[in-house]
Amino acid sequence: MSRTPPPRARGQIYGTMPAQALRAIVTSSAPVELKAREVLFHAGDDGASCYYLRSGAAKASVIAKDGQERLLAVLGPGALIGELSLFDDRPRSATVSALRPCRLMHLTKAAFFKLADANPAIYRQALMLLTERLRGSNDSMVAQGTVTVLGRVARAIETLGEGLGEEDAKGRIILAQKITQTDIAGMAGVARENANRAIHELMRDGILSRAKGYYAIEKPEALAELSEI
Amino acid sequence: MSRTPPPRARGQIYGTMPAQALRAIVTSSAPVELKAREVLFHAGDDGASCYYLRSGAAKASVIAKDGQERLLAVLGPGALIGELSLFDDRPRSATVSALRPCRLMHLTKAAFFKLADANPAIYRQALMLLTERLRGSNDSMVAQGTVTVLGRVARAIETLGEGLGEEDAKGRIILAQKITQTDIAGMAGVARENANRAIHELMRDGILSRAKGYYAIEKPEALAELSEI
DNA sequence: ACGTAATTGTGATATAGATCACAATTACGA
DNA sequence: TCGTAATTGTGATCTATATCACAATTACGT
Repeated sequence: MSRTPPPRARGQIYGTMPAQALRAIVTSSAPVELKAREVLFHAGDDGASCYYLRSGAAKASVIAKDGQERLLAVLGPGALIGELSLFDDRPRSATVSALRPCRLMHLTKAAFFKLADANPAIYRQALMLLTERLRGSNDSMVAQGTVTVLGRVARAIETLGEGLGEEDAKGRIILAQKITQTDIAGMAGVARENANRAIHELMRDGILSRAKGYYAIEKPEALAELSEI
Repeated sequence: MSRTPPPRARGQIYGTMPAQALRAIVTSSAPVELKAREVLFHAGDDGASCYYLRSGAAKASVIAKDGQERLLAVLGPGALIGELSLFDDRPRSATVSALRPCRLMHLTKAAFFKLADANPAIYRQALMLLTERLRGSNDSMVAQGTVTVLGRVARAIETLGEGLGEEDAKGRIILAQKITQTDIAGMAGVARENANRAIHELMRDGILSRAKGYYAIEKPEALAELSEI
């Protein structure tokens, strides 16, 4: 009984997790549905549990004092959400809301640790997940201080591709959600107007394209080049 | 047989680790010494092992393409170093070098996982450690795009206090290493000249002081206030 | 299919912070 | 303790990017 896996979920727990452990996780968790724009949780909420995103798309963001929204990530199928509070009991550090209708599984802290104690592979997997995030986070921090607006926008789009891109026949990566320039600006940490100009530059150079509101990365390597630190 | 613990090691693995697990870790690891300015490892090196800093001080930094050095952290006694490569087998993402002579313990990947499989508390502790770093990292990222130079310098100094500060009788936090303005600028991601001006402002306001080359945080809460996001 | 709201596009200006160019200290090795 | 190197301090530019102020387009609910 083979089910189709979620499309291209990179950087996420799904995939390398041993099938048996994954099955155990799924059976210990409860389904949750979210309509578009609905909020899963707010920054500051407490909740010692996490979610596994089965389908749809969501974003994790924080609102700074001055009202500016910074996107920390755009999450596609296969993403694990809210796992930090699972490990340290602190409140949610970001707000997560659905970009599209989402189907999730909800896993409590108790259930997670019960499973993990029985199957240390889960611990190792979780460590790898956090490690990967931390590496990305460090890169972003260096990029922020080093790289120009164009580079940061390139990096943001690259990250979007990792979260919810679908690779087609010849190397293009299509962003399978309608992403707004405001969101891209929020990820890159730049003003929306400047994100707009950077996006135009990328399109002019044939690196990026947009059809019917969906962006596509035409030359992933060229994009990666631009965002190098 | 009570030994004096390292002074004030916050955000680090030491402290909450069960004594018995800690003892096991120490006996499985090999001592390493480092002279001031000596490099423990370079970004890009591979090495599936980590270090526990027993005494001294070190910094983790990456050099961007344009030659700018960004400091990711200044590490004091009790810090765990290089643990990311332990969990994902990828090369070192930063260069770590000694600010002062250091005494470290070296723990191989094999030894770590052997211990952790036998004692899941170690896994939990490691997850908490990474979680804490990730939270800090996310905060910094938001701060970077939101907060002014003064705030970012304040945040850098606050972080330094966490890594190698010693709290005295009435609330002051003394930075127990000679830290250069260039380092502070590297942490805050600002030009050294501007870090200088920000530091002056902090000193003028009585929030920070400097005696004999050592900075002291006079009003930790005022500093925290400034760096709020 | 129409009308309002949301998003996108683009010039003109303002400004925070980088960069430059040194002088003044301070640290420290011989 | 002397002398060179490293750090610190400070003004004067310069510039990348934010901000402002809209028009043009596109999306989408009813």
